[in-house]
Amino acid sequence: MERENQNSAYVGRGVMTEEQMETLRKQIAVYAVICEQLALLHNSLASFHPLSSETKGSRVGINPNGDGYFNPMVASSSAQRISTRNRWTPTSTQLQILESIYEEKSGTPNRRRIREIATELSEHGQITETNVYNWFQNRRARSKRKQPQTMATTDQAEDAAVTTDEKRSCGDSGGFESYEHILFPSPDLGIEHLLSRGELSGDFNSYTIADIKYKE
Amino acid sequence: MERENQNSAYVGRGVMTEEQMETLRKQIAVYAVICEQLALLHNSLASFHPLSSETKGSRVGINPNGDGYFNPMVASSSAQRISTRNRWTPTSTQLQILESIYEEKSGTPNRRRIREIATELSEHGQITETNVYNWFQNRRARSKRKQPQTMATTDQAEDAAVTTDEKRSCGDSGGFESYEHILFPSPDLGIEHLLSRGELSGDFNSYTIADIKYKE
DNA sequence: CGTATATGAATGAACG
DNA sequence: CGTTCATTCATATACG
Repeated sequence: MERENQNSAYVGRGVMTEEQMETLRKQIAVYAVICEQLALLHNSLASFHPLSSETKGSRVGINPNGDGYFNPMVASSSAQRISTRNRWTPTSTQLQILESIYEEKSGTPNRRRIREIATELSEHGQITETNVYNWFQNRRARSKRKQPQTMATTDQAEDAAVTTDEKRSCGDSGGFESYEHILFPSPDLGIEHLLSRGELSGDFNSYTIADIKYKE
Repeated sequence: MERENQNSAYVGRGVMTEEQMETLRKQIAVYAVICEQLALLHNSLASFHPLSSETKGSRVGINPNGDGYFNPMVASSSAQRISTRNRWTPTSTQLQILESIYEEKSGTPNRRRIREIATELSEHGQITETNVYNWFQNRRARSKRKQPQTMATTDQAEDAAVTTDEKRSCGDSGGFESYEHILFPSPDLGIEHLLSRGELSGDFNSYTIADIKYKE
């Protein structure tokens, strides 16, 4: 029952390769870190606020009229990893046509138009309507992201709006700045460097969770 | 230090018994729960709504003046985007439930139903009724877009657009019954993208915990 | 070879 | 409800 050298699909009932186990340990360690951070955060918050009941989701109302809710989500990041092994890539001919269509009509092609385009392009290679749709979506979105950056010379009018996303964190609910440096886990970020060290840096060097030692 | 004989990290060079693996998975699950609970706690305590300077929320469009934040891969600096990931992401448990509800009743859930669902799902992670509402809206809209997809001829019709349904179905890998009500992100922990992000020592490059290789 | 960038795709949320 | 936007993930490819 030597372990398989490959981590291909499922080696066998109840065994893990060394690497897999390592991954598991790291994941546990990550959770440990997150928990710790959250605990710290909670403590610091709790010491300032009388614990009031939540009532966050009760009022909201599905009705799409003004409900400015924000939904901080810290939980799992659902992974999506469909095998994109057949990722469509436009042929050069297709790309030319797409570009020219994009040029001539900056508007978004509607559904029929998409269909037409797809039909047309299908003569130059595999393509689906979805591909066309995505292409236009991306094309538009990305040209929009790039434009204001380069030509923003004259109308700098409103770039105060930058970091819409950072400002959010400055919400300052009563003012304690210690909030800032608590690396609160949107688990995407901030944990990464912990892992990338191959060790759980510094403070978190040895976790004993239950009966397994997570050190390295 | 005290490596119990059976749980020690390196019993037989890289293999674990099924029992050991089970233990690990349970531990991870427990941590996941704790994290989520703490996150909820945090959210309720720190429920701040910083939309003081915005009228309508996030639709305003970030103005990418300096940098709008772009490539997640290179985000290595200390600038942590702690704050809320504004966008809700269903946990896999939630997703399963949603899907099953969607299956059984293709009609539009009325408001009462939405509320029930939201309540139910809130036990598996943060969620609002609006999230549920949106989810159903999107689910229906997109499944409808998928259907009239008369692909480019009868060739290779199965393509990207088709997989929308199966790909997320991530069947539970069996395992802990007593934990199945926990939000634990299924076989794959959802942080595997952390592990495969290149910064790691190459051993952890592309596989997930469930030992399923997703790429080919 | 390893990293950086470009880009197809997925999806929550918002708009009309 | 249908459509669109914004953001993010994953991968292919370019680059050094």
